Amino acid sequence: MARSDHEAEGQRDLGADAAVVEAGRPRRPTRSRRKAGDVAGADNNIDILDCAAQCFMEMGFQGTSIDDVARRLGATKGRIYHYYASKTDLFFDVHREGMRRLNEAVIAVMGSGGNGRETLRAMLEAHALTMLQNIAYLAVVVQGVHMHRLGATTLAQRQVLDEIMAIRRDFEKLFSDVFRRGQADGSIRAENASIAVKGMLGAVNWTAIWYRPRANETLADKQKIARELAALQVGGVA
Amino acid sequence: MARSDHEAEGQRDLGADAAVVEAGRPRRPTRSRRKAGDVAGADNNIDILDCAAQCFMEMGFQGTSIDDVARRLGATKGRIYHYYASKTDLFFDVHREGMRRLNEAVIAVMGSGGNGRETLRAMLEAHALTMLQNIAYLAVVVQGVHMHRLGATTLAQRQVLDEIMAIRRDFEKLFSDVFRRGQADGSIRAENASIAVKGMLGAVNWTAIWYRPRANETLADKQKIARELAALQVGGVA
DNA sequence: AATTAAACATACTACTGAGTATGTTGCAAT
DNA sequence: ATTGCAACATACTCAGTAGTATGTTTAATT
Repeated sequence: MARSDHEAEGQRDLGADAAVVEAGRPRRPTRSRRKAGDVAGADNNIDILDCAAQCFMEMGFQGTSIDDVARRLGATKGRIYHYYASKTDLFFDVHREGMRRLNEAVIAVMGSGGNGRETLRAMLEAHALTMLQNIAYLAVVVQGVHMHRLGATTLAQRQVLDEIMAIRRDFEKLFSDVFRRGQADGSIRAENASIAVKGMLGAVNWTAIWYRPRANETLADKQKIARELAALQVGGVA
Repeated sequence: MARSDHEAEGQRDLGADAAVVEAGRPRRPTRSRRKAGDVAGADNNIDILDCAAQCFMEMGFQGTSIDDVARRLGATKGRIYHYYASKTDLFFDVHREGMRRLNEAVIAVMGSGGNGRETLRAMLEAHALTMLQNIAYLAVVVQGVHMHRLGATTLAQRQVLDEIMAIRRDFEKLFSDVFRRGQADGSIRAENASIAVKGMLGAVNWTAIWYRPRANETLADKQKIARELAALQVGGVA
């Protein structure tokens, strides 16, 4: 799937996702052209995604017009519709990119040993930190969760939607699996895994609502918030 | 504005699917005509609020058209615009009603004695239960939180928005005050009250995203979920 | 040097949806 | 019995917006 540009010098994303439905992709996946002064490796699409994420976060899906995104880009509709077949496809791609970053961050800390409880804590911390560092993308993800209907009229869009929901289910399963591992090794006493996981993820996801980066906020500040949130969810307040 | 706030009794239905639709011809329901001596503004248009809440929950603010709400009502725009000056005002009133029910439920359990931690737990449980019982209204509240811009163009709308945000601030303060009381009486060890409260409220508020009442769900079922959520937020999983 | 296609911009269409203007009906007080 | 008005319904306007059709520029290829 994805923008099949093969020129991904950028260490970022691309291609990693399972190839699924093709919806609203660039028509001809040849190499992107660069103007004379362009910095090599810059993915043009990431600019569109960034601006779209920002707009969607601030004004919601329906509240954002393609012209809004284009204005923020310093461009016009033509540019956006050159890469995305529809507004819905653009939204989906932001959502998918957000989920990709979340998955990446959480999976990265899952193999660090430790019992179920400690692994769960590390996963929550990674989740939280990723939220704080990608607040626009993840705010879009949060929005999209209960927008299962949006305007998914076409078949292709519905397939993309199914794909996204599957990713979300798998993501939640990462946590509930580790939770049960903690129950098995005795490090977790709580019983109802489903409710507990939904609660913990809610506490972390809620940062999409209240958190806005302050000026001069350092990485250490974000890490502190993430660590506290994760610790409280595992250990409680008492 | 031009709205009064005392719509009396709180225990309406639980946001279950509005069976108001009743496909038929322009029906003439019991037209409650105002009798002499009635206070102007004591409107019983709770049906409008219910349908609006349901629509806003399912399709979002921008995604919901006034005609959508009217259709669900089994009426036309005329009826809605007879009571509300604009779509934004309607949204605000749903939001305000949701916050009113939340406040009522939480304050009701605050005087039951007990140390800070136990009071906090009871407040969280009451909060959660109210969410589950009024999921449509509270889903709108959750939506509205980060929609500070919406389309608040008029001065009156901005004032209502300020009022709502003040209510939200006061609501959060209820929790952080009790949290600090718990720190003082030794029943709460966690340090950062701000982060902790935001996390706990997030866990509870997140029910607006995932929770949808199943068929035949009893009050006891909801109470069980609420109790578990509250207990986990206070005591953790370990 | 000419050709080609990607990467946009510009100009337009068609439609949706918020809000309004105006009609209609029934109850209640006169 | 007539009148006044609340409580709607009906029929419009018009601004905003998703999507399209087409023009323009630039860089790589031949």
